[in-house]
Amino acid sequence: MGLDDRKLEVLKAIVEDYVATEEPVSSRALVERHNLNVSPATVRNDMAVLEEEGYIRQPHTSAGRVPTNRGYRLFVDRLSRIKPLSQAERRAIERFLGGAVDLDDVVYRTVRLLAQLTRQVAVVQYPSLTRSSVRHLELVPISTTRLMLVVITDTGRVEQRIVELPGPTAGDDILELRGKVNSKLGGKPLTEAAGLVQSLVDEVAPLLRPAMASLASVLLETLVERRDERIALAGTANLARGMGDFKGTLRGVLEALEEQVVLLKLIGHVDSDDITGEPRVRIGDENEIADLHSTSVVSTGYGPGRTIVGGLGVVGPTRMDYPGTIATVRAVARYVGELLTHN
Amino acid sequence: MGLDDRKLEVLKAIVEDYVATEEPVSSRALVERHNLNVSPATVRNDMAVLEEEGYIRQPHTSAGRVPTNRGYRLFVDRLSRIKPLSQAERRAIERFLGGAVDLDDVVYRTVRLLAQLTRQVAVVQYPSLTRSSVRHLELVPISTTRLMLVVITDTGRVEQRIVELPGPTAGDDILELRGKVNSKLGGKPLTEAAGLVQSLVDEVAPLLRPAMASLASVLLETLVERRDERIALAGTANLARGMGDFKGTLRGVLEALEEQVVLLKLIGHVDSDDITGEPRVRIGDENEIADLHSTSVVSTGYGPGRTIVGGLGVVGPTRMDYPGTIATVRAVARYVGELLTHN
DNA sequence: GACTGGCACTCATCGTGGCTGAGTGCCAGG
DNA sequence: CCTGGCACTCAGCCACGATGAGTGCCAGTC
Repeated sequence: MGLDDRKLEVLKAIVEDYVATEEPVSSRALVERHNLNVSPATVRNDMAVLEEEGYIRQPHTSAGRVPTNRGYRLFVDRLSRIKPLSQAERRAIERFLGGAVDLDDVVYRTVRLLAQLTRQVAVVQYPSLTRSSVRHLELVPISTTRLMLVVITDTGRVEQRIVELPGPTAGDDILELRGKVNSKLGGKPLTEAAGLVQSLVDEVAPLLRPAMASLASVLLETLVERRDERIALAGTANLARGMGDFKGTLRGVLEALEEQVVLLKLIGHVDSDDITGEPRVRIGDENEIADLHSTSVVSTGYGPGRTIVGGLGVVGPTRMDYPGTIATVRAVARYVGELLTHN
Repeated sequence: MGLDDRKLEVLKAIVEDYVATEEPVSSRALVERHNLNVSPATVRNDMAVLEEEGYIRQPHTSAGRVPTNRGYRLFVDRLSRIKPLSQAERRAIERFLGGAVDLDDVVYRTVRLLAQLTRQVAVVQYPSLTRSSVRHLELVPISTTRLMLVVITDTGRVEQRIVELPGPTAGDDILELRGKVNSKLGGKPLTEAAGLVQSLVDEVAPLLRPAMASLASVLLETLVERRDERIALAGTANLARGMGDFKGTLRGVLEALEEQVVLLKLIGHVDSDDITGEPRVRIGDENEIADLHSTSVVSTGYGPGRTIVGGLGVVGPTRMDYPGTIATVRAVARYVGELLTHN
């Protein structure tokens, strides 16, 4: 039960070595690479205790030790410090993300960058509509009975929908509708705006009500619908590298990563329990998705200022460089947040 | 040299059986499954000739035969007919794609559908900006010195950019700019519109020229830039299934599939040599991308009417069901084209 | 009491050798 | 030109033993 300092030191060394070499680590290798100032035999005794407590295990007799999920957990919680990125790395992030021209580009660059820096699979959720507010609504006539509704949010996101009008409607009338919806909904958070849509119909001239009703129903759908919570993915090629061991699992992991819903559950930061602002780490089966039980997930929320409009993170083998990955995820999320603020 | 009918028949049978069983096919298995009315020995003689000509090969002595790329090529060109989809399949396509609410959704659904129907990796290029024309331009003030430019094309695509104005500009002036650009560029193909941007500056009141100049430069960039040729991908999990043989290659294939540029080269239908309207099939190393030499690509262009605004297709092992895949790709492309026409 | 050297033990890995069966190539005969 | 028969090749499988990495335990030392 009592894990003295040296035993913790041993666990830490095991995790670090295993992550680096991808091979079970032996007592001798440990004392050689880390200066523990004790003999292999002593380390073996410590290992026996650690194994008893469930922090490490042997793949088979006469093999070295490998950390268990529980071991990684202890390592992440108490044995490692997040190592801040070097100045050079920070600059690289800024340079790469700074060149983005629009929101899609920001997301695309972010996900590529994350995948490259962590050498794992990166996942980025597009800024959620529901967290942001309406900047502007635009109505574009397509024909006399159809128009295109464009919703622009303050995170720079744009949604468009076709509206079928009940009858021919003049340009002036459309201008009137346009003014009305903008004055009523402009600047409002989407959730609030959705509530106001209902009242729009009663506030226009009777003749315009049928048209406004059609518009309102499409508008409501656009504001409320969560389907548009899109996800960007990159770095799946890294799976083929890292997961050399569980060949069988690869298929399942790829499948899980293709399901938007699954990914949203994974990195969509809807939770309020991460008030710390630090990335959240889920190791192996701490994760809810069965297909990803052989992986770990490091994720965090991002957004302008203190608000959170989306999530991002990486998925990799449980055997990953946690301190490095956490640092990278955190840094990237912060920088994306800044980008969204200034835009 | 002379490949009589039966030899072709044998090749056809070999391809079909190999695709179905994923195992080298033997002379005996052939005569059992197809009623060739000859003995295995005869088939063996034919096989020897086919091998000499390079259409099939033996993985090793005392194994059955496997088609070579050249064999697949002959099969695709002369031995197979594209089998039309069943009515039920057609309806399934319509039902699934018909539910799309906007352009992003069309692309997303298409790529998922293709992956599912062919059980391979599906690739869909977003409708290219450069092939379509301007439906409407919208200017949305953000502050007195910034506005958001929104370009809406007739394929339903929307691009937005931030424009920094040289100085504070009144709302009326912005309306004027808006009217000007729309009357000048509305309805024009993007390529043509780009040419007209230059002249815009001279056609507004002198006071507005600096503002129009800023707007024009961003507009030009938006119209010309090809960066926005985006790609959607789905079904990578199918790779893990199909490529059981070349485990090593998987990594490379995944990497290639992550490079937008590579994918564009692959399925971007800029070529004019496919006037036939039929899907194009590239088998193994007929393909330019080295990482994909162990795969085949079936691709085609799509668009409203006869015009082509993008490409779509699938990537799979050379050992694939060509007739079925070609039929599916063709049918999906046609239906997407129809969707774009009516929208 | 904590650490260490030594030793016996376990077991994955690797190479060898023999066996089996699938599938072919070839030849002689119809 | 086709067919039955036969010899030949070779991947796949299994059993076997040798090797060596790594451990667990114990008796001895500081």
